[in-house]
Order: sequence, then structure tokens, then C-alpha cells
Amino acid sequence: MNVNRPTMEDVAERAGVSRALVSLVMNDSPQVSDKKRSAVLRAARELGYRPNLIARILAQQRTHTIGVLVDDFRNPFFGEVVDGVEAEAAEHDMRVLILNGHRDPGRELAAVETFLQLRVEGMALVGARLSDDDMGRIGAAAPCVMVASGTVHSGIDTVGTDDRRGAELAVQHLARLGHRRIVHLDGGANVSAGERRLGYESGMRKAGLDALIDVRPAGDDEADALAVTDALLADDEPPTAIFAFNDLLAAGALNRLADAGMAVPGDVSLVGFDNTFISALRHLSLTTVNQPKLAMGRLAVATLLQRLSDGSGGPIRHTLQPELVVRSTTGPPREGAILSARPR
Amino acid sequence: MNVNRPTMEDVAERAGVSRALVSLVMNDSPQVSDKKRSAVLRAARELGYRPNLIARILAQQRTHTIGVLVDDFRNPFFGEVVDGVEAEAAEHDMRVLILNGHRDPGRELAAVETFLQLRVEGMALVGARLSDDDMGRIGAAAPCVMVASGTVHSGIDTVGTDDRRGAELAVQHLARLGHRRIVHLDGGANVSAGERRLGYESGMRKAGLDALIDVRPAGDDEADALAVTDALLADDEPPTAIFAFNDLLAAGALNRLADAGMAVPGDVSLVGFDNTFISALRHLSLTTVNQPKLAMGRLAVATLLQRLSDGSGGPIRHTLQPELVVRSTTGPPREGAILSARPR
DNA sequence: CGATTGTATTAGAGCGCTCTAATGGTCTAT
DNA sequence: ATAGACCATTAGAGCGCTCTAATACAATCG
Repeated sequence: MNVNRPTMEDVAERAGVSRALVSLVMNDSPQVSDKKRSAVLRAARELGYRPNLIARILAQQRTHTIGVLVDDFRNPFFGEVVDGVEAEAAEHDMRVLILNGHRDPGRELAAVETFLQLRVEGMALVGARLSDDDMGRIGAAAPCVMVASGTVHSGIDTVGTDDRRGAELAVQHLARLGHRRIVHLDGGANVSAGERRLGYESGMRKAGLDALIDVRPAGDDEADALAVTDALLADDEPPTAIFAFNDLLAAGALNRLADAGMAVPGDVSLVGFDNTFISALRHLSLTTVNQPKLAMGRLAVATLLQRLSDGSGGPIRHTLQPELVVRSTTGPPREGAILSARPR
Repeated sequence: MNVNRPTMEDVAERAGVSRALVSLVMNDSPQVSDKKRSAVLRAARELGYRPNLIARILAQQRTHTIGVLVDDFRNPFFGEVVDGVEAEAAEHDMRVLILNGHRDPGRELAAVETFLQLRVEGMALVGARLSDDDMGRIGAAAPCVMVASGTVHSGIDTVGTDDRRGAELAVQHLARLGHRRIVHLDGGANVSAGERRLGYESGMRKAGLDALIDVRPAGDDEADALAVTDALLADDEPPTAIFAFNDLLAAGALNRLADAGMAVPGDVSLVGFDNTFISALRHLSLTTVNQPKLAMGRLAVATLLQRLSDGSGGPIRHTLQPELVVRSTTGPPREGAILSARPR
């Protein structure tokens, strides 16, 4: 920026026209004569002129940008949502700015502040772990859509999967296979953790397994699964099935189960959540619950744009349907396990 | 931006001071009296004032931003490099802007153009697949560091792993295990493909296996591995070992080998590249070549900053050392395989 | 031929901030 | 009391663009 980059002024001078005319050409206005247009374009080319987007944005009072806050780059789930966001945004001439929350509320808040200072026209918070208070304040400062399940944040638009139902599907699947001791590895501070736990619980109840409800605090990546899984195996009556908060956590559990010499699904069945590409890797072949990630990304932007053009109205809630994807980590429990797993 | 957000002017008026004073407070200049400072801060708070970064950047003539172009969000490799970039940038008060190249030269060029129009102070191109011509032009327009191996682009700074050596390590490892028919799945259009192929070839030569050099065009994600692997297995003398361009490709090959009922490493050994977290998943447990991803990200930014403060000088080349990570997909070849794999 | 319409071009204010140089005040040294 | 030094504050130009309203010019008409 500092170096003497040519400005519109320079181009105007060289082309022998006014600055305004150059502006018109740059925005290809139809009301410019061909003669002047080509003169301007030539001058621009010769000078290596490149419009200054910063100046343009300031003058225009529009950034044409939406900010996307991603909870954790390392989780493939988010990458796919972002793909959807970018696709939809591109179709509406919107730029997308991506910032990483690093699974930390403080950094997420800082990222949001950056977005606001940059005057993004709207924000999509993908899995952000912000307090309801913060969400309310942010929503008041700029149009904002939360991409996450079940979070009924103060008046904020939401796009999400019906995670509760997704969790129920997982539990139902396991129960139908004959499992009774089904443990849930809880997502901890993750926004979706609550809904999935509730789904697990109601799923257990529907299967008549109220007494066996067992939720273990875990987290949302591989490392978070290790200690819990160990603890689980050390139990005098270990579970015959584990429903993990997400695929990453399930992968961690899978590691640990293998370490302990447990066969999956022979000794223990395992279900993840998200249906990220890692669950599809043949050697994991993880039974999981699909979220329509691309659609969520697109819908998030669509919702934002609607909010931008319309403005008022109560909060918009889009809930997409989850889908059970059965792969190879689930099967019927061992006979002995079923018997020994009766509620005591 | 459009809505009547309070400006510095508004804050100044309410606090009964000049706009300049507000500016000083906002940049916490030490030369402001405590009295005025708190008056300004209170006024700002009461109005819900938020500095306009766009305006500030324009006035300041500095964006404090570096752009990071990522070849493909879906590959975990890039996420880890970006982590390094962000860490280093944060330490130097630099903002990071991330754009996705989607493995497409056209989109990558467009992303670069966006960076330039936004006047980023420098750019890190992580695995961008741009022509040498383009790179030269880009490097001339703004400080730019290429994060990739061996690419000796026209005068552009480079941070990368010694991929050639990494590939040699992989081949050496396989050769020492007794493999002779070692096939390389080539990375196709990926920037690092060339170096890794060369490394494979020289590794083969060093192992006295010149005659068995066999490079198959593949690509750089799971899907790209499917057809090639099938073809490989249909061969009358299938390889006993495969060295894949990267982990994703290796994962794809692994899928296919399993489909075909081949034991790994019993029937075929497999080596990947990058040491992404998926290779560490116990159920893949992929032998691979590590790249110091975090360090690469940090070094990229450091190089950029150095270039920004210094300016001149020939291209900077940072080459980090790869490291073989032996896991469970490599082992000695079957007896018969060794015999039948003699050069014909 | 002057009035009218329409089209191509431009002047100039304004976007919200920063930053230099100037100003006004207070304090100490003479 | 006056000059000098020093500190806090401010005026105002400028960053590179857009956009409205005004202007110049050409074409059409009664």
C-alpha cells in the first residue's frame, strides 16, 4: 500500500480523462464511450493499475463481505461447511472472510470483534462457543447466523441439524442391535454437545433403557477420547456400545479400544457424528450420523442475505435432517455382554 | 457500515474533545491526560463506538494483514500449516486472511488478485499451483513466499521441506525392507509432485532399482487413488510396495487394497507423505514422511516479515528436513514376491 | 434556428480515519 | 516579567475511491 502504487488519479491523467470516468470504466458502466473506455483500460494496463478495494469499500459504504467464524480448522466438519458457504456467497457476489476460533471463547470473541471492525455485512458463526449474552450483543451489532444445532440463542438466526434426533437415531440403531449398556461420550464445551446428549438420553428412554443412561464428559477431538475410554474399559461392567459426540472423538476411542485389544464391533460397538470424510475411510468405516454440511453452509449464507435484504422479523430457524450412516463399527453385542449388562 | 454507526466524530462531540484526541485515545497514546482519556472512553462506550478498520487502514496506508492462499481446505496438511502462520502472525500484530484455492489455478489466481486489491502486506501461498510466469508477476506485485518444496520459482522466497530427500527416505526404507517392485503414485498437478517423484527416482537408483522405476499418475486426494490402485493390482506382477504422493492418496490406496483383499503390509507395503493426523489414526497407522508443518507456517511468516523490513536481496530459501515416521503399513515383502519381482 | 431531449463527461463533496504541524497552556529558569 | 521548554490538544490535509448533481456536447424536433 505504501509503495507508489498507481491510483485512479494516475490512470485518469495518463488516459486524459477525469477520475470519475476511470471509476465508471472500472465498474463497467454502460454509459462510457468505447473510445474512452479503451483509452482508460490501456492506461490502466500500462501503469499496472489495481483498484484499491479498501478505498472502494470506504467510499461505497459496503464491504460485500461476510465473515465466517470457524470453531476449529482441524475438524474436517468445518471445512465442508465452509465449502457450502463459499459456494453460496460466490453466487451472490459476496466475499468470504474466514477466521479461526481455535475452540476458545476468548479468541472467538476477538475474531468477531475483528469482523465487526471490518464492517462485514453479516457473520456466520460455525460452531462458535459463545455465551448467550455475547451472542445477543453480537446479533445486535450485525446480522448473524449461528450454524449449530438446537442453540436457541437470543433472537439469533440459526441453521442446524436436528442433532437431538440424530443422537436418537444413533441410540435407536444400537438398541435395536440389542445393546443395553450404551455410553455417551459428551462433547464438553462444544455448542452441539447439549443437544446430542439430550438426544442420547431421550433415545435411551425410548428404548426403555432409562436406568442405563451413562454420560461421560469427553470433548471433541481424538485426544479428548483417550482417558475416558480407558476409564470405560476399566469399569467392572464395561459398555457394549459407545456413542461419541463426533467422529474425531470416535476415532480417538477407536484407537484406544484397539490398544486394549477390544474388537469393534465384536466387543464394543461405536457410533460417531458428523459423517466427516475420516469416518468413511475404510479402515475406520465408522457408523455415524450425517449432517448435510454443504447444505448448511449454503443455507447459512442464504439466511444471512435474506436478513440483510429484509431486516426485521423474528429469528429464522432452519433445521435440517440428520441421517444415520451405518458402516462397520456397529453390530450386535456379544451374548455374555447382553446378559451381564442388565440394570443392577 | 451503512447503518448510522457512530463515528469518531460522534464520540469526540459527546466527550467534548476533538476528533484527533479520540484517535489518540483509541491507539492508546501515552500523551493523553487521564481525564480526557476516561471521558473519551466513556463516550465511546455509551455510544457503542467501534473503530472502522477500513477507514483506519486507508488513512494509515497499512493493512497489517498477510494473505494466506491455501490449496485445499480439505487436506489436513494445510490446516496445520495455517496454525503456524497464525501463531507467528499474531506475535507480530499481523492479521491473517485466508482464501481457498480449491486446487484450481484459476481460482487461486483470483484469490491472489483479491489479496492484492485488498493491499495485503504480503502473501503466503501454501501449495498453490500457479505457473512460473504467474508467480513472477505476483512476486513483483507484493512480497510473497511460496510454501512448498523445491519449487524454484522466479526469484520468489520459498519455505519448504526437502521433499526429494523425504521421498528418498521413503524409498530407502522400503528397499531396506527388501522391496524391489516399488511403485510411486504421482501427485499430478500438485506443486510438490515433481520433487517427490524425483526423490522417488533417485531413491530407486540409489537402491540399484533403476530398472524398476514405475511412476503412475494419480493425484492428491483419496478419490484420485482408486482407479490407479485397481490398475496396479491388475498388473501381472503387482508391486510389493507403494509410495503415495501424500497421506490422503495413501488412504485411498489403502481402501482399495483392502477392497481387493490385500493385506497391508503382508501383501503390499504402503507409505504416505505429510504425516497428517489421519496417518496417525491407529486403524490406518500409515508409515509416512513428516513435514514440520507448524514450523513451515511460522517460517513463512517470518520470511515475509523479513522481506517487508529489509526488501532487497536475492530469494530466500528455507528448506526444512523431513523425517520418516514408521508405522504399521510397511514391512518386508512376501518371499515369493521378492523372487518374482526381479527385473525382467 | 432556438428549444428540447438525451448521452457522455466531470467537479467536488464525502466515506472515517491518521498524522503532521501548529496552538495554547503550564511550569521552570533566568 | 520574559523566555524557553515541555506537555496536552487541535486544525486540517490527505488516504483512494464512489456518487450525485452539474455541465458539455450532440442529436432531434417544431
